[in-house]
Amino acid sequence: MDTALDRAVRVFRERGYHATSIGDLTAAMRLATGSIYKAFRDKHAVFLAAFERYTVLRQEQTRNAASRGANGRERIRHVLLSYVEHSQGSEGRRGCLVVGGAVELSALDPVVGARVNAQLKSNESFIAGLIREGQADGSIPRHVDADDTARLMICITQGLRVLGKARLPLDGERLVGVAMKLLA
Amino acid sequence: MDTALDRAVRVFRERGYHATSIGDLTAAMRLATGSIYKAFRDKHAVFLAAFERYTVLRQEQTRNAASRGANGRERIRHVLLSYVEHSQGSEGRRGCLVVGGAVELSALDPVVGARVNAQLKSNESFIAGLIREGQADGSIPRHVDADDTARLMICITQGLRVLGKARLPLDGERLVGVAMKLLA
DNA sequence: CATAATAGGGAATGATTGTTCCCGAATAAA
DNA sequence: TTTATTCGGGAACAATCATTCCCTATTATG
Repeated sequence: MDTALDRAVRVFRERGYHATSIGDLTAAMRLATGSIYKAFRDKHAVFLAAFERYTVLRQEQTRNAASRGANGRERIRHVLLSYVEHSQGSEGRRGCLVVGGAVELSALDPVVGARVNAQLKSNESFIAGLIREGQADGSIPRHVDADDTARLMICITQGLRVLGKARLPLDGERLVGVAMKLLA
Repeated sequence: MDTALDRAVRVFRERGYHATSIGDLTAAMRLATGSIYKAFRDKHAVFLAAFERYTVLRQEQTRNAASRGANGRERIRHVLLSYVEHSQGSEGRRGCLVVGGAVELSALDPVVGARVNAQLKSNESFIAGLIREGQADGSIPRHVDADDTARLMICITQGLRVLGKARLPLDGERLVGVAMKLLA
């Protein structure tokens, strides 16, 4: 089932919610129409499950990236680099369910809206935590406002996914190099 | 006709492309089905026209915002502030056709993809130009890389629109205050 | 004044959508 | 072995979609 859900994630990332038909889902998930409706109430429920699975996976990847840094500052650097990596090339063109959900559904779908909002806030507080860690270990100056800077960094990460979808080439080292000024 | 197109812009911004039916367009544009198809080849053409009108209008607003600054640095500050303003509240929830087009269509629709890409590049080079103006008038240090910084600022602006759609409250003064560090 | 041309409105159409229903095979229970 | 039960598959369904067609005013033309 998780493997079928992974395939659903892929289709929703590529095509978005509305452009993905049940036919697309049956083809991608290798399940017949009836089987999908036996496992999920409707298309919306499939998306919600795919969304949840996607965010779990992404959170794991982001935390892994953070763990590669020796101090708070370096952890943030690796998180940002990881975001650029995932926003680039074919992976980037595949898109992100969080920004997809935000842009396509958030306004008219309160359920998805709430999940998107929660996910963004979770990411934001994770970064704010890393900033505070950096201030504790001395790698980030005390005068940096953790909350405001974290929110701006979330802007950057979500913006990266938009640029990635639009096929703008992204140079990780250079972009992150500039972004790290926010921790000065 | 421009007034009808303005109304189409509004619907596409709120609902996105796929979730907007011809019925939605007839209601919003105050035109019957036949009249729409007499003015445009198909729904895709309506979107393209709305997209073009939207970008023209937005570019104007952005340039107006820039003109309120006395030097390069201040012009960028006003541009960013204007972006936060437009990404906030009900206007922000209405969304942006550029990020909408990028996220919903860019991958599978080469025509929209090209226009989105062009628009992003245009915005980017506008900001890069402002940075160079700032370096010429002394308000921005020479060591700032105009292209890399401009690209990161485009990330921020597009990210702001995503957060705005997701109803994250945005404090203009604080966010832009942090972002201005990129020009240090 | 009569007539051609145009523009807008809306019903009809065919394709596609999401969803339901029912069938057949495989497994578990008796 | 026979009988329930579960599970996946796909045809059938109603609704909705984008699009076309035709009709009716209104304006321009002769």
